[in-house]
Amino acid sequence: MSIQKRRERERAERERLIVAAARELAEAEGWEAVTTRRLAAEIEYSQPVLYSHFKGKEAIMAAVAVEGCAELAAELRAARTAVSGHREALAAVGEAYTAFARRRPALYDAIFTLDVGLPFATPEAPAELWEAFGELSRAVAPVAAEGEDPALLTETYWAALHGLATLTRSGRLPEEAHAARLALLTGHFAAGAS
Amino acid sequence: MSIQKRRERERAERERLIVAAARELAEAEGWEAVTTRRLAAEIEYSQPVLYSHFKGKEAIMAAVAVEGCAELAAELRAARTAVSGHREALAAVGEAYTAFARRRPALYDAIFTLDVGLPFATPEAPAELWEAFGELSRAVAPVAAEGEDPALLTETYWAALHGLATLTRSGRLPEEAHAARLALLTGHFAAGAS
DNA sequence: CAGATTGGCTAGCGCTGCTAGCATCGCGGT
DNA sequence: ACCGCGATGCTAGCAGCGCTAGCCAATCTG
Repeated sequence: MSIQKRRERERAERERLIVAAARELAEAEGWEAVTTRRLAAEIEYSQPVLYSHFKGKEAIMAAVAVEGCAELAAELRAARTAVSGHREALAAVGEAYTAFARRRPALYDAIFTLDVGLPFATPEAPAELWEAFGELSRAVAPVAAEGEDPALLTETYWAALHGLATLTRSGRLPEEAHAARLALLTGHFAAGAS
Repeated sequence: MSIQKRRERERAERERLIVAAARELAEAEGWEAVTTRRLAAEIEYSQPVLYSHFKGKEAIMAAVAVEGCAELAAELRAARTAVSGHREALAAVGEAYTAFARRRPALYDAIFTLDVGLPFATPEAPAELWEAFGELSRAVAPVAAEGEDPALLTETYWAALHGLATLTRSGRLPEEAHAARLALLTGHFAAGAS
């Protein structure tokens, strides 16, 4: 029996290895450099082994995305709880969000840009994703005006941050004015709050 | 002499054909269906002919993007000039922008999402792009508050629209509440305007 | 100890963007 | 009028992609 247990352990360890290798490669050279061949070489197994763990490349990327999501949630929480005041919290979360997108572009893309078949906005979405959205929500809800749906306002603020992050990173918005744009955004969203 | 002229004409016509075929294919089946082989078959020439007109697939996509940009600019202008009042114009432009993204996803992606080597936010950016941004600007600037940089505010509003458009289209935001989110956004940006 | 089952491998399929090298066609000079 | 030459578009192929069929060995089971 313990032999089977060991096997399972080794198998789980190898799966962890695959995800870690995919993440490292993506963060170092971008997702276009992450091929199943390179990934297989990295973990020192043959290509088909990957397919005994994941349905395909997309599933591997989705696993990396979920991992990154947990980190994003943690960073948002840290930013939010480090300041006091609703406006300050909103600004801090916005700053943390765009900083994450800038510092971990591969993770960010896996979560929010690329199509990896990850369910969103449904109960089947991974808990890490809900947690990250919850952190955004805890920063946005307090600045919601009378009669505004906090969830909708969170979605809107999130979308705005996403737009800033992606357009800036792709070079479509000049990098140097990022802070100023973020300030404008948070200012307009926290217009009537303390 | 007129033979060379005819040749040039035919060549220009063929180039137009390539871009048109790429656009049609992309709009009908998405960019992943646009391969150089299918494109060549569509224009009834061999593959290498494409490379005598464009440096590569990216350049073809960029040409489609510029074309789409002109249409986006026209639609934004139409939306803006069809209503009166600054708030109304801002809302109309926002609606037109997200509608364009939804109705012409392939064009939108070529312009704003995919990396096709198109210069942005520099003098080398194509005139069509500047024109589209100018239309946004004409809608945003009138609602800028005292001391706010209209250009920066335009960029921020644009980024927010881009976020809404991309997240909604990729299924990360539920479609049905799009109008409500757009209303929240424009409301917050036009807070102090007439 | 023989037979069944599992697990990882090699090899290969059909596709991608792109290019080298070869024909053929038509212009310009003698 | 004809011949050489440059331009033009073709066939064929390269290297790499995601993914899978089928084999072979090692392990578990009766």
